[in-house]
Amino acid sequence: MAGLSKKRVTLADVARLAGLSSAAASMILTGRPDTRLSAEAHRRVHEAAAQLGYRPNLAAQALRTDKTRTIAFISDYVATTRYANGLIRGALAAAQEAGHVLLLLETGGGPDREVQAIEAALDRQVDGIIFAAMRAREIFVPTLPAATRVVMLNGTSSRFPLSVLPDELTGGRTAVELLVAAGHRDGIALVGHNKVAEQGLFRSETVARRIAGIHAAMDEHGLDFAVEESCWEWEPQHGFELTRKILAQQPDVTALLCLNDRLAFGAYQAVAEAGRSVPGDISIVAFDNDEVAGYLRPGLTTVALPHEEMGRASVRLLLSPDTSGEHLIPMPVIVRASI
Amino acid sequence: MAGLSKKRVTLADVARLAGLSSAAASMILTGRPDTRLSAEAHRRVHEAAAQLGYRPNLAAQALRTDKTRTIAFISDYVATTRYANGLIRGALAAAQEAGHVLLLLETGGGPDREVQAIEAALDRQVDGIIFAAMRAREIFVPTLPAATRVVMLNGTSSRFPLSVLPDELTGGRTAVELLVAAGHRDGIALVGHNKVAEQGLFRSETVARRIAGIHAAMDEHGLDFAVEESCWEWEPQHGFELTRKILAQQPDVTALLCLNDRLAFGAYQAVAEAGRSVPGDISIVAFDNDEVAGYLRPGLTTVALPHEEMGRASVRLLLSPDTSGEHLIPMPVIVRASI
DNA sequence: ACTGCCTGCTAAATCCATTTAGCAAGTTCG
DNA sequence: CGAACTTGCTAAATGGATTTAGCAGGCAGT
Repeated sequence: MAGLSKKRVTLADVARLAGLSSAAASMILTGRPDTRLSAEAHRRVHEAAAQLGYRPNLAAQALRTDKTRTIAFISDYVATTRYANGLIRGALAAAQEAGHVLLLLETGGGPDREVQAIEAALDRQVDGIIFAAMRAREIFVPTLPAATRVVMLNGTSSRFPLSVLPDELTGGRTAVELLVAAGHRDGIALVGHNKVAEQGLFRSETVARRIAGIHAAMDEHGLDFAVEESCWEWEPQHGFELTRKILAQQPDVTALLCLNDRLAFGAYQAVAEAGRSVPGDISIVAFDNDEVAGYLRPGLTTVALPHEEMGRASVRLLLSPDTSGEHLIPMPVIVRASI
Repeated sequence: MAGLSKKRVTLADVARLAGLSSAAASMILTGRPDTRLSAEAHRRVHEAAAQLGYRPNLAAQALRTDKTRTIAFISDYVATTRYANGLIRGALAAAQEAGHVLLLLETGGGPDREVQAIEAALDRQVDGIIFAAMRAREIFVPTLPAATRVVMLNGTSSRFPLSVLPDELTGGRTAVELLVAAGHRDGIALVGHNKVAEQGLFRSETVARRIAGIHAAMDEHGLDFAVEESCWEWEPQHGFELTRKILAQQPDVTALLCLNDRLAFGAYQAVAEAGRSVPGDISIVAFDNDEVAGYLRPGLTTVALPHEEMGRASVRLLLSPDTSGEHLIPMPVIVRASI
């Protein structure tokens, strides 16, 4: 319709059509407040821009202003953990709402690739960087321009005080409360962690808080676990083995508190194998709200990791003026049928 | 160590330190072939660049050359389907290998957001666009600059002949071959699709091919399904119901060919409920290699969707000089223990 | 009539890398 | 010796938007 020529429409074109200088056009289109340009000029420029379908050249804009409306999302693993998924989706949605865009980078956890990713991001003059850690740890960051905004997502860093984390402490409590509310008191087994075996040894900051929350709630109710079984990996297979052992050795166990859904998945299999039923004989609660949690029969009641909310929060935080603070996102309970 | 000043190092700085013009520095650093600059000049420029830690300003570069080493990955849904995960990971890896970076955009399937996403990508002068469709369909694309490279990932479009798809036809065959090789002939049930009920109605191009492959292989062996049960959604719950029905009505069924892993997941539960065992009484094969496939006991043998490979291929294709063609990625068999 | 102050706008500098046109010195050839 | 190249390099234009400095005209005040 409008400009049939193949060339890009530039600000100069708009200005020409409006009969003004490009300086005027720029000021008007960027909506500067203190300008002294006439209402008539505003009208003409906007009209010309619309007519030509003008879209500013972001490269030129970035060159001049150092702003790109682009946020780098640097994670150590994307698909390895299903966790990243929700984080990304939330971040994507929030970015879109704010008229920004997400540059996705993956480091695989290696410090060299971390440096590469950061440099790639900085080269593109991103407005900020979100570091999404699948396991909380210190990340090595080469000297960043002091102005670069950084948010730690699902992890913390002494260098960057702005972070978004799940509220695991409360989440841990919640799981216990669920069981207690259902009448469980002495027959609760903890699957995945053992206070003694793992003393002082935490796989990650967030899991540490989850466990702390669990113990705090147990203490408050004056309860102790009937058993605590630990393992290093939290996959279905381990949940299966641990639960089999628990059921064999402690026949009076009536509830399993599994530290994640995949352990619970294995637990279901072991409970079925032992000829017992969920939740008739054994109640199960877990954490994360993994995809599998909904597939199990009966559905697994679980304390969810609010990935999507966390992703959203990280972008919003990045774009906010805040400069420090640990933002805890509540972990919602997904009630199904396993208690 | 080097430049302690807070300002960015520019090409001019490098040139100055090397005692040459920035034109010379540019030619040398971009590795132009036909230049007549001396070996000594090359040495000095490289040395200066290294010493200052020079990194070209990509915004300036983009402005001049219209290349950003950035690829837009536009998908309709990211996290809704677990499929996107592998696609993204593969694309990310391939992009990284090629020194490119991925701009992630999501449209949620709406044409308006599709336009928005494309414009956001074009504004950033991406070198190309990958459209990842979770279900194959025509996408609406506003006029793109003719030069923009586009690859369709997991979908096709009449407008863009360059596409990457799983080789579902062969994949479908493979699943049948697996069962036949294990001695199954007459007791095979197809779970998820019914030739008659869904005649001409295909949920997506790729699934259509999967089914075509299955029927082709059955025909070749002169076999027919004992039953075909269909349903519109392929979730565990449906697999459970369909399988329960099949086992009740056709006691001589010895093998289930499930159109995806989640159906198979439900099938396992129904088989267990019926007091039969996998693979002792019933063999099961499925498709996709979903995460759950490995969690099941016994492990589910499945014909995998090569998501990661597809993601890689899409980026490589985008950066290749090819201009058209449907690239089929083989679907590998993941042999576990369900046959 | 002259200084001073708005008002409404523009020229030109700037951000930084790339690329074209072309200069100066040296070499080759007739 | 002069014309014709070659070699090794540089000045300046370019891409497109933003921003600073400042111009011209109108008006008020004295």
